[in-house]
Amino acid sequence: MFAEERRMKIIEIIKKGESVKVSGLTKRFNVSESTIRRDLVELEKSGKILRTHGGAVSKSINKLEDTFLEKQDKYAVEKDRIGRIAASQIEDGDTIIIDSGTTTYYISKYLKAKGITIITNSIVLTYELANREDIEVINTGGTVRINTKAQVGPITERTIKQFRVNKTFLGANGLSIKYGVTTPTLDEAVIKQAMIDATSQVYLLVDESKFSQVYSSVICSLDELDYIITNNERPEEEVEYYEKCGIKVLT
Amino acid sequence: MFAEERRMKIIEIIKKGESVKVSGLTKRFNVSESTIRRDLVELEKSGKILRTHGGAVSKSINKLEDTFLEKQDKYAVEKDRIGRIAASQIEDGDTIIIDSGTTTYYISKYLKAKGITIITNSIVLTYELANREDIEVINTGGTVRINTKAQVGPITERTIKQFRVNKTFLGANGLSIKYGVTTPTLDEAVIKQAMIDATSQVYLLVDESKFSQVYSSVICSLDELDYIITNNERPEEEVEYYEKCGIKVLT
DNA sequence: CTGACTATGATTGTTTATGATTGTATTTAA
DNA sequence: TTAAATACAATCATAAACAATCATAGTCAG
Repeated sequence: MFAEERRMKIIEIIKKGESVKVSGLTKRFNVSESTIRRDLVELEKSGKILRTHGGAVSKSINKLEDTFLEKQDKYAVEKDRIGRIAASQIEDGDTIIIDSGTTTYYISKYLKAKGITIITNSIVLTYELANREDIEVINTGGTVRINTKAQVGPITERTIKQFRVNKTFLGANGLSIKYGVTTPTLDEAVIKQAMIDATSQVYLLVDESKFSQVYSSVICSLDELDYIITNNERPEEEVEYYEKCGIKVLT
Repeated sequence: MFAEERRMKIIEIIKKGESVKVSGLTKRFNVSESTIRRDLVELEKSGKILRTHGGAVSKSINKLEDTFLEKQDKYAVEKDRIGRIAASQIEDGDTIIIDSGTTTYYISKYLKAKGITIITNSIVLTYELANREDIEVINTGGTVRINTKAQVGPITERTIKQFRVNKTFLGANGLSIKYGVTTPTLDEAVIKQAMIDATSQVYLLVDESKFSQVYSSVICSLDELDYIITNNERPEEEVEYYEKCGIKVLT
């Protein structure tokens, strides 16, 4: 591929409103960082892009970020932080499952690890990650639920059962000492169970509002959890109990 | 071979969206590098190509694999109209497959039929339809391709094979009398074939720019098509031929 | 035939694209 | 706030591609 071609393609990517990383581009085009930097310098000189530390973005319109989620969610800040912590647990080369839901969604903002494969049943997350050249995204498929944009049903379940992964990042509506992890709908509970079965380590992402809550469908008992990631306003007595059960609680 | 002839052929190659290398052309035409360079200098002078270090590319952006949004821009009006016609073919209670791609995407704007089920491998379409309470959306799942936001691979294929539907609305990059329906990537061709196998009626959605185009991977031959939906600027001679083959052409 | 003209090939010094390296700046995590 | 990690600019070396030039071999008009 010629330099001109490469630069055209870089522009294409950026014109879509996506940002690009130097590291991602080196992999994608299989050239050195120097070369990519020179490309970006050139493209910036001719006014086509705006360089940033680590890559480049479109000069015009800022992205369609700030989705509906972040504005109306009461615990957006907490979830953001939880997402960041969760992302920091992901290592290069991991194959992971990320559950649907608003909390888990925030992981995508902080994904840094290289060469990872993500399996998810979230349409929103898939849509978001579909632009990341450095991540392989596998969508489970399934029937789309209107409220949560999660995919559920037999297709989803069967796809998940095909995989064995390192880590699963799970969302839930309720976490209680007595009843474990729960959610309001059976469909989603079944899928979450399949996700747990497919993994070696289970991370549960819950903000403070989920503690001591119980919903009708049980996802799993506490002993299936390896980690709980939550925010600082966590209820200490409960947390102590969970840690006594052998669950590591990260904040 | 005369110089003029050689230059014509060089233009042809480049216009197809391919890049050419000086070294490649010397071999192909069995002439010296000097000669090829002189050709390229001439062609660039008359504005037909863009020289690069090592060869030349088309002046306009590489057409082989445009990105999603870019495709959306070109022929947007035509595609919108095509999408509306396609939507009008959908009846209450239908279960249909909608392929990924920019043209098929427009169907979503005009979906009126009640009680329909839509199976699709398009992340964008799924995302779009996820809010529609009156439509059941089943996403096929699969590995997400960055450029087209289509899902492909074995998961996608297997899911599609599970269904029998009334109608399939297919997109493609090339439609030609000689070679049938084609697209640039094998992965997507395989999925499209599965979609054809799962349906009783195949609708091909193509704007005028797709006529007489051929790409590397064959999706199907003409006799598998039941309908072609296109815009008004359709090439009449070709259309006549298709109708003679028993394909209904809607505009 | 001769001489001008053209397309081509061969030669050579120059330019370009690229990768590697190194010290500096910036960002991130503790 | 500080230390570590990451990204950066600047620079150099090299191989490939290039422009410029000259030489050769056809071609055609006179």
